[in-house]
Amino acid sequence: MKQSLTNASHEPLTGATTDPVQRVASADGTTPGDGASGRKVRIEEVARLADVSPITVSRALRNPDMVSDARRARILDAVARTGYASNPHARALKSGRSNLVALFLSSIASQQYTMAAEACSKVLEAAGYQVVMGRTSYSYARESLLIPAVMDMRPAAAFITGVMELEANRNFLRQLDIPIVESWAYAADPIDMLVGFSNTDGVALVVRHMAERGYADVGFIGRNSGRGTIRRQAFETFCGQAGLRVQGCVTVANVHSIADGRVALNDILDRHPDIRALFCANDLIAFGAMLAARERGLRVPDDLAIVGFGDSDVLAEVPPGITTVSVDSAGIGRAAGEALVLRLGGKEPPQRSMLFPVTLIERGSS
Amino acid sequence: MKQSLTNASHEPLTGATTDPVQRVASADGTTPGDGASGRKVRIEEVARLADVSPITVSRALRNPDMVSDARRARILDAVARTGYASNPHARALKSGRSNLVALFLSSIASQQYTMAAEACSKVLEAAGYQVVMGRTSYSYARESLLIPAVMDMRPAAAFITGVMELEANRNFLRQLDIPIVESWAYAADPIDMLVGFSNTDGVALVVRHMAERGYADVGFIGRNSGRGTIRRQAFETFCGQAGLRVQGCVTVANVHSIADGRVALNDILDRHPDIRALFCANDLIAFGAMLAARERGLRVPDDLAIVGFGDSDVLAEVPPGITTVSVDSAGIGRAAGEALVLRLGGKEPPQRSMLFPVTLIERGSS
DNA sequence: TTGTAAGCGTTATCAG
DNA sequence: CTGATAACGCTTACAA
Repeated sequence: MKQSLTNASHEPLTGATTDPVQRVASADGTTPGDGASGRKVRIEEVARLADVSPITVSRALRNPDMVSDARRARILDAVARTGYASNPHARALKSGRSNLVALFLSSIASQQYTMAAEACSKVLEAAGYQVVMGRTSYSYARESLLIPAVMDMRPAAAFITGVMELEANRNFLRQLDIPIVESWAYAADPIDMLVGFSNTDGVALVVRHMAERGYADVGFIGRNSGRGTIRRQAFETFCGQAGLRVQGCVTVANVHSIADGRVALNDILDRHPDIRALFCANDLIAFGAMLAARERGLRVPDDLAIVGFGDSDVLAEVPPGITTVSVDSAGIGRAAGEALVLRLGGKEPPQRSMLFPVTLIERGSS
Repeated sequence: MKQSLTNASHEPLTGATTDPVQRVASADGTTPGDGASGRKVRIEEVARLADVSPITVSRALRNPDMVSDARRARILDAVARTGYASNPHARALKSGRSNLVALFLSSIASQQYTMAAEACSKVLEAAGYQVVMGRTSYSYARESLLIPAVMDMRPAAAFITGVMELEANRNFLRQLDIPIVESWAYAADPIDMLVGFSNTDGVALVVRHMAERGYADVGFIGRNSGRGTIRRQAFETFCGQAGLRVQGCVTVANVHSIADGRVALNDILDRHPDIRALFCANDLIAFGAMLAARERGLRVPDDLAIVGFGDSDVLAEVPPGITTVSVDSAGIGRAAGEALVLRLGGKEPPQRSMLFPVTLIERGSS
């Protein structure tokens, strides 16, 4: 498709700092109409227009069933004409509950969480909720500060990418008695709901794969907390059962970059040169480990096999590919959003605890 | 560092779905104290405890200067003892302004925006603001729906990753009269503030680089709207000036994956087989193009040079590296956050329009 | 510097 | 099914 060069808004390029930002006169199809005209319409004005009392307008909007068809029609018409939108703060103040949904992310820089968050937001926004973000930064201290701050907003529900680990925070959230989804792990007693997968099952797949491929001397790189701990323990247990020798595990504080993986690989191989297969906290770490291994003159997978976790969609397409445990992040987010919306609508989701399957994707690194 | 295997909370692994989620009894250093005890404290209770009127408590918290030192001390003590936090909705209802800051992202799946958003959030949260997210999904229709919805929350300020392109939405935002930062481009008349960089300058660097390397027949892959248009126009203009022949440009709807880049490369080379150097909308596209070029038997950069835009930190570390225009995304986000916080505090930032430098990073792909 | 009174815009409650 | 009334918790305006 040859690009047409017609260009209405072309400004002269000075060669310096003039970017001709494209402006668009009107939306393609969507015209906000009066809604976009700064002035704030109050419920009373709508009521006058529809010749009813304010409370009836409120009911027509919140509990349509409580209002007769005729009036409801008049009211909705008046709402449309005025572009009325109720003041969420007044609503929250009176009802004690807002249209906000809290989204707790360890970091918005992590692919997996971000995909889940995006999918979850999509569902929530479609149902008329707004998303408030909280970045816990993988820190308990920060988590404990953040939770009250966000919860002061009286969110109607919350989605947590992960499992809340501090007992105090769990109790705090439980007391709020709002729909809450924890995720990304299996927990026997979630605060409220759970949309997760079994890290343990994932690790089992990895160990079985390593055993099938005939790797006997193995190692692990991961965080020393939360899911990192779960995975390491599971790894050691399953390796024991399968007769694989865990030569060594190294702990890294950060698992967010290829560089972290490079450092960790050199660390673990310096200590445990016999390792022939390596299980890494995630694909970024695994990829960094692979690069560093090659730099040490090792062939991957011939001299060292590497397996990741989480199936990063970017790295999936970079040859030779990292063998990894695949988890449907977007699916988790979507399911979480749907469960929350159901509960917020007074309905009950099919189950309060959902486990997504994990699968092993074999690629070139093992 | 050999991982110690001591493990208090180790549960037996069934081999199925039991993840021993690590629980932590108390925060490391931070104990929210009464704050975490469900009950909501009202300003009146604090006032009683400090033996002042509610309004004085309010002032001690909002305008400390208006309250005498002695009383302020008593009040702050009472606040600490009760764990009081003012109800943000009541505050917003009365004052007409919340402690929310709206964050408009085209997509939270884009590395660059996400980094800026994270850096911006960090600054805002440190100053006591909460972030509400809006995902515009690169769609005008969605943008027009989203903006009123988010603005109904009476955010105190807004950060837009990009420049608002629809005139109607610009006007709407302008009328709100709150601090707003647009970003990621140069605009002569920002709605309020701008923290950007010159896309045009970035493209100039690319063209100069291509000319220096002796590539005469070039092509472009990008989106056909917004910054995509800016870059294509700049590319064509500068190529004209430098004597490079633009053999062809192709437009892609999505620029979010390596796969999109693969498709685009095959498309453009099928149409314009003479192209020797290619400028791509971003590094993901560039990387996909590189992979596809190799699959066609072309050597990169010998047969085809490839340049990206935006400096993805993941791909930066994947050999041979993509030559790219580097932009300090986190810096932009941080600067945006700081400008907003200053304005929200009644101060004026050094400048309302800031331009970050762009630099070319030469790597193996060209 | 401090307090009093009133009201932000909505919805819960209760009466009709 | 509909409406009057009060109240959600705080802060602006004004008075002391």
